[in-house]
Amino acid sequence: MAGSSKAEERRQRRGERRREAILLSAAQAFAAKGYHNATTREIAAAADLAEGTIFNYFPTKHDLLIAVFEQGFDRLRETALGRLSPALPPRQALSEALEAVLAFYGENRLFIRAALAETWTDPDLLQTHALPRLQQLAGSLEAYLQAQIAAARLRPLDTALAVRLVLGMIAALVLPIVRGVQPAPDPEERRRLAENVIDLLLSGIGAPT
Amino acid sequence: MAGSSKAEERRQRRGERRREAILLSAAQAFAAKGYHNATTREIAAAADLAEGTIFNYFPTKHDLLIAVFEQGFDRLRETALGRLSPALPPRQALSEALEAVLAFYGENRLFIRAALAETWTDPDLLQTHALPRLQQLAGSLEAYLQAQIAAARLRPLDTALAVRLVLGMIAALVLPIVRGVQPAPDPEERRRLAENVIDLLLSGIGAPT
Amino acid sequence: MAGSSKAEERRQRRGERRREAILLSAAQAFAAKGYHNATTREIAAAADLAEGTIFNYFPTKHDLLIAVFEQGFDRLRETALGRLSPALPPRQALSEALEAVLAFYGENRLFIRAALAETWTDPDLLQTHALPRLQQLAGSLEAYLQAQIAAARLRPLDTALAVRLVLGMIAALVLPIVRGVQPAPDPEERRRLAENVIDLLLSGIGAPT
Amino acid sequence: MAGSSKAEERRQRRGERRREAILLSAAQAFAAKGYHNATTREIAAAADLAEGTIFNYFPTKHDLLIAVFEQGFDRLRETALGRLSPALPPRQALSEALEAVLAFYGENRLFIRAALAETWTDPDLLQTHALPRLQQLAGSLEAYLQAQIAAARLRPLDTALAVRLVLGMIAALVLPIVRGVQPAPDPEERRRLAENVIDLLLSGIGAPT
DNA sequence: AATGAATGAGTTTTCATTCAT
DNA sequence: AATGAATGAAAACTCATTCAT
Repeated sequence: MAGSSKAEERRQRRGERRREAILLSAAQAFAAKGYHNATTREIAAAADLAEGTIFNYFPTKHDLLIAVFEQGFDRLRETALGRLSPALPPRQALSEALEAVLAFYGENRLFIRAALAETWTDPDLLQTHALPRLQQLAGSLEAYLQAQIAAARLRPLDTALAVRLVLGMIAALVLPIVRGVQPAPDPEERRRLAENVIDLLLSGIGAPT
Repeated sequence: MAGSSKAEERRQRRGERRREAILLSAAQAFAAKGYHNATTREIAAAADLAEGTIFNYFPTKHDLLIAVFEQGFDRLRETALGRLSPALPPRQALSEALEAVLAFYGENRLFIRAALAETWTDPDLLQTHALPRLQQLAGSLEAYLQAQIAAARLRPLDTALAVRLVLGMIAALVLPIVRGVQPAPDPEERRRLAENVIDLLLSGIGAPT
Repeated sequence: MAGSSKAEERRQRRGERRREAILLSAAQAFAAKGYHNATTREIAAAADLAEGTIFNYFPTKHDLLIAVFEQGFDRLRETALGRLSPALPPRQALSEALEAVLAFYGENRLFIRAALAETWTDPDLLQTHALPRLQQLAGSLEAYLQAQIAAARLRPLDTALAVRLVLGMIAALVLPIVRGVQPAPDPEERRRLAENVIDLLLSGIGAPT
Repeated sequence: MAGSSKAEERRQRRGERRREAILLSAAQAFAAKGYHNATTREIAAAADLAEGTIFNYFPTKHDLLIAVFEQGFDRLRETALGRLSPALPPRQALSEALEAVLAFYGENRLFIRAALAETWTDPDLLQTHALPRLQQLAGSLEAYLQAQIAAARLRPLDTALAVRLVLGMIAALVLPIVRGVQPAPDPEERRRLAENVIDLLLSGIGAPT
């Protein structure tokens, strides 16, 4: 064991690197042309590998999709929830978290777009991979809202519904960027956007009575 | 020519009916398995027609997709905008419109889902068919908001941003239903849901100062 | 019988006219795009008829081809052989016949081209329709040559071979025109061409000893 | 890279052999049934390969046709022009060249026939592949004639026209063989045929004055 | 006799996956 | 472990022909 450990390690690291390279090529290809129109040949070529090699790392093209999806979503979650510190006033915490999410999407457009597209049509991806992760995210956000309500920093409300609406608002901001319909905002604009959105969310659009 | 009008008419009506049948079968197939996984053979079989017959009505499979999309979206627009009467107080008007939209989605799940799915990957569908329609919808909604602000029934705000957020909120309510993750709400529930959402939208989630 | 004869005749004449119209459209379509790429739909449209009507006149598309072929070839034979009067000196008779053939091909390019193209691939067309007609033509030409040899107006030679070479020479003149590679010559040019060719044929290209 | 040269080479050779096998199967199929009636499935089966494999070597069926054509024509040109040595007296040189061409056609019937057939209907094949090659051939032949005229071994004449007639005569000899209407002549017959034809060409069919 | 919608067999081409080297 | 040629199932689309009207 110890004898071959160094070569073993090196080989393993190389394997990791290849896996990452394949994943990246796949995400780019999926994002650029959709899962169905992206061919394994292209992905292999982009990763500078032979076509067959891919299947040493991922048993099927669909597994490749799932791996792309998981990587993308997990990165998102870390980004978003990491910023939602309960100590800060909600306006500030939410605003910062939203800003981070906007930045994240700008950078990971490709992953996200590829993952979302397939979630629409692939029931397995939806049920097994997307929904559980989405519910976990929603759960964390709801817990945050409840804590803030308990601390009287938000008014009492249907937190489950509020979480959904917040997620919808985020989607409305982010999808045009992901889809390439709008350019990603620069940092300055991002901050302004986040603050305005959180203001509307906290105060509503109605006239003060 | 005018002489054969009765037989002509009958034939034309039969053509219309067939077209509708094909459109419905296609929407079902697209919704169930996605555009790419739905085969023209299945669609034809579901419409109880020979494979080639479809192509007498729609020159390509893609044209079928576009037709499904247009039908779905155009129905939606009529439903949504028809209810947004500027005379009513915003709370009531918005609430009713939202309710109508919710009802609509419950009924037209298939078309909507099929249409949305492909919009993710098909650039032509997005640019040529989806975006113009979406912008028109957004424009109508923004005009409504501006009118209400002018009438001091809503507070002054960035209407473009507000429209986007509202659309996002609607999406968040509606997508789980369209995607089959949540059951369509019954009328009672629909009304409650719409009122709560509009309340959050108008008053915000923040604590009253 | 006599009672319906007038209407009968009229109907028959209309039938003839239709048949001709279909034949013409077919020849044009075959010539323009080849037999396989020409569709019955196009042919029908060009003849201003419904698709099905064609099949009341010609049982299959292939029969249409054969009819086009026969018409074209038979016209050619009349043209060519009509001019080959044995009384004239060969130089003049051959020259006039060749001139007539050139004129004929210029005018009937479409028919000819369509017919020739299919003869290459369709064994039935070749065996049943093309070869017999070609042999008949060759036979007439050979008889002419033999008569002229007997009259000592041509030198004794292998008439079968000579016929073949003459036909080949004609083909070499005519095919580029038929195929659209060269423009059809005007009458003046036609006469000059015919005379030159016949001169070469009669005197050979070799230097006089 | 250079290290794997042996396996690499072997693979490459196998690739070459397969390409040839496919080309041969295709020529046979095209010759037997015409381009349109020959299916890629048949061609693959005849080459003992799976249907898809063909497309690893030729991107489309049409490319296969072009390859068949080029191979056929290029072989022909080498054969024909190689024999036309200007030093020999024309009677002998032309006779030998014609004999070689006749032999060639007997052996390469399939390729030639397949190539010619499509030239009738495929404008691209005609313009891009057939005409340039044909003109090159005609050019070489015309240069030969002019040289012989300058040397007073042929009488002064319209060389362009003569070339066309010669090519037509060759075609008349060769096509029946290619098309399978006549059997290929044996060597003895071939020589006799060539000599007779060249005799007629040089001396003409007219009676000596 | 004319119509034209319906038919469905048949075609080329793609591409995930396998496997001998 | 990497390669890439071979595989063959499947898919969209065409079009001669039929037949109810």
